[in-house]
Amino acid sequence: MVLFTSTYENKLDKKGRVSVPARYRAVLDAAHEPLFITCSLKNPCLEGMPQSRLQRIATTLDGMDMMADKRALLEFILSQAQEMRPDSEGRIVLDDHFIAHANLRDSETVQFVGVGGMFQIWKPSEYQGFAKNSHNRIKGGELPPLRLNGGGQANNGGEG
Amino acid sequence: MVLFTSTYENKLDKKGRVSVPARYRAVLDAAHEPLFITCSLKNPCLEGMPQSRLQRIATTLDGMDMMADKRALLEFILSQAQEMRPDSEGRIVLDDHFIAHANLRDSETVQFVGVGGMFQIWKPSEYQGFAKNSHNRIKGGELPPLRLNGGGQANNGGEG
DNA sequence: CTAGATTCCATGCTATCCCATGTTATCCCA
DNA sequence: TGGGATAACATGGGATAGCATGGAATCTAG
Repeated sequence: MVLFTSTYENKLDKKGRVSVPARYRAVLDAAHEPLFITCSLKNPCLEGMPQSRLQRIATTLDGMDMMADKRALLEFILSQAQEMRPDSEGRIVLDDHFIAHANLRDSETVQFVGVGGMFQIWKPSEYQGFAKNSHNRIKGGELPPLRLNGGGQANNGGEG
Repeated sequence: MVLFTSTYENKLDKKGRVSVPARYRAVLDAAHEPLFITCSLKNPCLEGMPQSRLQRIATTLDGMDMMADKRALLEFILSQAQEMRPDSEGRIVLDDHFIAHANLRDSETVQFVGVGGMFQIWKPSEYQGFAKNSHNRIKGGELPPLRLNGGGQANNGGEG
């Protein structure tokens, strides 16, 4: 199972190259999973994920009604994804489309953020604002109900 | 398993030749799958897919009621399909029929769009509008429920 | 013999690979 | 526990091979 955590800030050179954090590469290697990058649908950032995650979208698409209008939406997601094969130094190249989506045009560095099954790539300054906002909402008690899936053992009956 | 992603815009020369993106060829080669092109039922574009996908359509057809109206749709797909054998440079030739279906008559380039189990071939200007529409619908919250909980990994076995 | 189609060859561009280097984190031993 | 040795990582730049493309040569059909 794939699990990305922690954050890393790496340089983006003028060729559009950036080193994928070694930990993330190790996670993918251990799972024998190729890396794909896509544009986030929610935020001005990119998302890195193992192939199996995209494969699942493709499988969903495969099972849908061939005439369904919603097919186009899933197809759009897949069309934005690119397989990234890190070079021998562990770097990937972000093309103009990705650079534009994450506002990385004139950013010296990029912020990697591990969020479990995938990781995000942000413009550092924008991520700071995003993270601060999230933190404030948590402190403000603005919490929706949260429940974890699976697992199922050792649970302290806790609060609701 | 076959997974086409990303987009590529390649030139269409006056002989009707166009380079199939190297990545797409690599995907097909890895799966030892011949490439077929057919007309899309839903959109003014072409669809490229591995032979096995057409085989599935044929099998589905075999399992359908002989009198079902839907048969005509699948039969159309099969009747329009042509096996494409890229030349030594990786190019295929689109005949007049395909050119007409995708409105590529006086288009300098064609747009390849990977959508999972197959890829599409569009007139670039038309695809831009189509993609923009999909993007807007997604931003409007029209995404089908995409829950990635479920099963284990969809890993492709090794190869020989 | 001619027209169309297919195969083959040549070329510029660009993405990829490879080597070099500074820096940081890790390990080992005192 | 601290400091130095060592390996891992991130980064920069130059070399190279792959890719997309254009055009010529060869083949086939009528």
